[in-house]
Amino acid sequence: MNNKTQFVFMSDGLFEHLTETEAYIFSFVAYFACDAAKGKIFKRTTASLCKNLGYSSNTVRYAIESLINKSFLLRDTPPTRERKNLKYNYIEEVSHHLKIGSHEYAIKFSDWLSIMLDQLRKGTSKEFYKSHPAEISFFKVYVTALQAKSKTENWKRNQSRHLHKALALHGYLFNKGYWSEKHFNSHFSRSVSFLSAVFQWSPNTIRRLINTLKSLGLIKYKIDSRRILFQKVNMVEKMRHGYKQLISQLTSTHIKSTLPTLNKHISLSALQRPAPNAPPEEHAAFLAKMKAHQRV
DNA sequence: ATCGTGAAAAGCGCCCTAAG
DNA sequence: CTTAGGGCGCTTTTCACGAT
Repeated sequence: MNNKTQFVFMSDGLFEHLTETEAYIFSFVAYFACDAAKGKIFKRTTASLCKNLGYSSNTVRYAIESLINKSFLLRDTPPTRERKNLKYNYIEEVSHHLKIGSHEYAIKFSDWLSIMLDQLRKGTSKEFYKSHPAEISFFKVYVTALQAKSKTENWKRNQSRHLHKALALHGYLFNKGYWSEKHFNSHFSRSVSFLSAVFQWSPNTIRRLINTLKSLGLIKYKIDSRRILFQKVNMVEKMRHGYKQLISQLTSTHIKSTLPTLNKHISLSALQRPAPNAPPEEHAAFLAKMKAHQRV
């Protein structure tokens, strides 16, 4: 058994308020802080958050500050203790004492997470969900995949940034795919702009993420006019391979092979020297383009 | 060990053009 | 008209190093 966190619960509504880093930190903290049995408080160190979520310490510290500023979290002053044991006090001082803040959505998220976790422990009762329709639906985001297994693994810088997003999007897609297959016996489709609105990421980012997920073998999709028809969303098994580059083009491969030649013709013809009386910026841009062209 | 700082690297998003 | 996708500047994260 792995004692590290396998996944965190997120909701799509989270992204209306939080960046993806904040969403990871908040959902992890909320998992503990929503629970009455745990005193509705989160007590762990920065290092613990780093280890479980695959972030650097600076990132974690900054995200916590930001979450407090957004009233999603509240710093609870630890009770003053007698200094009998120096080591114990030291750990207590360094660990964060965080509670759910006063933000409306943070409270709602925490309350429903608590209800859902209770139901999970008791075993699912359909009657309960029928009488208490959940205002927030959660999806699992697998975070274990982002923990470095050994120090020999040399990840690109900022790779985790992209992969954290990819895993969050994957959790969403997996959840939607599961439900539409189970209850509607069909695949589901979403447009890039829809996903862009849900996660508050730019359309280009969504496209890059979808390509990353595809190259990792986590999803299979088809372009259906303006929507992406997700034919298969797989469980996360291997994320360690990473990716080679970001691609924002969603068209199928055989169309892609014909496009580059076409594009080159267009860019060549578009590469016209500006008129003699054109502003200097235009000339500079032209030269930059020429240079870029020669490099290829 | 943790925290702060600065620089480099990489991703992200704005803006623009092409294409439908 | 809307949408897809490329280029480039800006922002964010990570890494390295030093102090406490």
